[in-house]
Amino acid sequence: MKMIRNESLPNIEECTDSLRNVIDALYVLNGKWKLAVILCLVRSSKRFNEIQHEVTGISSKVLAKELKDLELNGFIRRNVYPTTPVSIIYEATDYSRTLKNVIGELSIWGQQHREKVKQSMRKQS
Amino acid sequence: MKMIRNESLPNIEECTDSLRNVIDALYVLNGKWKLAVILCLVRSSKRFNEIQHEVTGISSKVLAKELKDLELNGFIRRNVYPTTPVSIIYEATDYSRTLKNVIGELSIWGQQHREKVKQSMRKQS
DNA sequence: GTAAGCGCTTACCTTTGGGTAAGTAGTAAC
DNA sequence: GTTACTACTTACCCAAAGGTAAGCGCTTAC
Repeated sequence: MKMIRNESLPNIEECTDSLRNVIDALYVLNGKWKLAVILCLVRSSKRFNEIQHEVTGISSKVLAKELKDLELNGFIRRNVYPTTPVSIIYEATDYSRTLKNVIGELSIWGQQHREKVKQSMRKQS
Repeated sequence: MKMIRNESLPNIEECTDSLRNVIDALYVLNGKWKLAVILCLVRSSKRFNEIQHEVTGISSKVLAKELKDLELNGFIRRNVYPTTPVSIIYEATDYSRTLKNVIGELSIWGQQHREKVKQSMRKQS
């Protein structure tokens, strides 16, 4: 029943291993805000309200959740400075920067994909 | 108030453009099953029930939805052959193969991330 | 002492994604 | 004519993600 075969492809075990890796990666990057927050902090360290102002549209509830999440995953650090009142400054770790290639490829592909979608919408109308 | 600055980074417009691209890309790859279905069809063209058998755990409802979605986005083609009864064969397009680099980077990073998570869990216990 | 800023938390609601189970139109085999 | 297969669709349910709005403990400014 399998009519077309592409023998140059990896075998099924390599495929499912790779799929697991990809799904793990997507799990971390997923959600409406995670990458925006990471990028915002990679650009410069910031305080809670500064982040909320720069990442337009995010609510404090969601931002607090994302920051906890990102800290747990090692993408950012929460620094508490003993000023009065304490200043809390969020900082991207070097680990955030390991996402560079992933984000690069996603950005290239995403741009190209949007072009393609635009063109096919023009054709249909 | 911005205490640490990294001047080698792109400016904010480039950043938000790139972010939009990345989010568009993630939107397409997102969900529990999309990539599994794409990879399954890239390996060889198949019929509905064959896909459902290979992608273990997917329900017919979700598979039907994903196939429609993937067809709309140009990743797969739905070929109807006028046998009696008609055979419907799903086939990955060349466009699915443009995901190669993206999936490659995601897989590399995802694997490395899982290693990291494992190690930090060992440390904590 | 009242208002305003900081860094959140809480309660409540809606939307979305996905799971289960059953059904359906068409065909073919027995 | 009953059963089974194919390619789905439909109805119903649940959990997670995210939005809205309000509040809270603390501090400083007026």
